[in-house]
Amino acid sequence: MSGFINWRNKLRPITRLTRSIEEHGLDALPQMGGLDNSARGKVLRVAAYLFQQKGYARTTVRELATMVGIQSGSLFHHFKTKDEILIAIMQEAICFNTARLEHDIQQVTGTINQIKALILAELQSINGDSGSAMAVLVFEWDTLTQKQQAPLLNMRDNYENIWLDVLKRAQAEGIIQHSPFIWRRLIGGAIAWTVTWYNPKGTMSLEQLSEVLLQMGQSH
Amino acid sequence: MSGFINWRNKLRPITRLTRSIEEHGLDALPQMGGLDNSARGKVLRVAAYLFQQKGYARTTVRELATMVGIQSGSLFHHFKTKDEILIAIMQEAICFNTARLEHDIQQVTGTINQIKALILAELQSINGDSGSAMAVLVFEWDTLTQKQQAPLLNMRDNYENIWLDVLKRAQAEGIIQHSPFIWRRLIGGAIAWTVTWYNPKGTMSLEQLSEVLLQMGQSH
DNA sequence: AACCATACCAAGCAAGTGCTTGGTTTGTGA
DNA sequence: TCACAAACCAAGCACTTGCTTGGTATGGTT
Repeated sequence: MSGFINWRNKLRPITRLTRSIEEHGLDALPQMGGLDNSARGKVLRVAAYLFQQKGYARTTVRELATMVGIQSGSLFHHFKTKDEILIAIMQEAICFNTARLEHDIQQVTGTINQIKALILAELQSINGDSGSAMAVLVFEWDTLTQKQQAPLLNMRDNYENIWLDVLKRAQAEGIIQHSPFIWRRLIGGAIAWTVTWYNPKGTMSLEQLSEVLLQMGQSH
Repeated sequence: MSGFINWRNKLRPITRLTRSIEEHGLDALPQMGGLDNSARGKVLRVAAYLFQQKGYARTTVRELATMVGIQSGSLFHHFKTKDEILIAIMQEAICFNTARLEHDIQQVTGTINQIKALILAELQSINGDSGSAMAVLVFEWDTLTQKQQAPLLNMRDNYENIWLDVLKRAQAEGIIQHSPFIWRRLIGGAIAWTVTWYNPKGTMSLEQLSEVLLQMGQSH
């Protein structure tokens, strides 16, 4: 069962996180566009980190506040509820990575090159700086109610349409064999799953990985 | 970002689950080997269902007990802790699906056919009767402590070795191009991800899907 | 200097959590 | 028929949860 792949062999913190963000080092936290060093940005970055490491439900507002360096009650000056923090992280993740996708695809010409650019961009979203926010977006999606999901779904369609436009062209040109919809789901799954096993510090680069994925996706 | 694929458009229960297992219908619950109609089996099947739908942390023992049809305290006559229920589900999922994999692979000859059998078996594990238990195994893995994970990891290696034996042979025969390890991770990710989008009642069968995946994996 | 909105703290409330406890029912074998 | 263990109930304990409340610094503007 592919489930077995999802054994993220990261250490689960056994004791409570009581150190501040400074002691952890800011580098370990996601660096995205809207997340500056304001109180709000700081909270979101720490929250993305914690929500990924421990899950949303198991992360307490006290823990989050401690790591930011404020009192738990002070969080609710910046955000109305805990849910709102989660939603804000997801919004940032979508916006940031949609922008990246749009930018990267305009840097190259030719359908195949564009597909490769899309694959690489998505690999970087998931395994790079915005990785923890992306993981939160993916793995905590069901935490939101339908009403909360709705606006994010619109942004998602936006993102997916960038993919589908290129893939429809690829199919017309005979580059890919199957339906763009199915193709996207399968390759997207393979990409998303890298978060459970890929080691950015290992010998294989994301460029190499994107090359393998590209070959898998091509017609034959 | 592939994250977007993981939008499981399943309804999240808004009100608490207060109906019993009978009203829900047993068919909606996973049917695996060790899960008979004993109290223990009943608890595990309902728990697998709830843990998948709402997540482990957001499922309360009261809710679980109500749906089984007993008092919350009575759960702890059968299981020492809530964790123990989760672990039992995961064990059942691994055992059941390892057995299925071993069985299915012996029914066919030839490396390619065996790969296809492996792919199909894993698709069925995830999208069939044992689907919710598999989803729990995958998505709640980080809930366990390292000590709790250890015995399950052994069973996992068992399972993965069945895959790798075939894939090594496939590489020697030139059927697959890349390292069996990487191949397995990518294809396994694509398979695992189907849980987020594949509709068993739709027009595409799992056999058809396994055919697409097989073609993606083959050398060219 | 006076003002004021923003940011924060210290304390705690109401609701819910996993789990325990002491006692009652139920099924089974002698 | 009676003993006994397994299965279950009713109640609640100890603790944690998200969030609120009333008050205090802080930093910029006039």
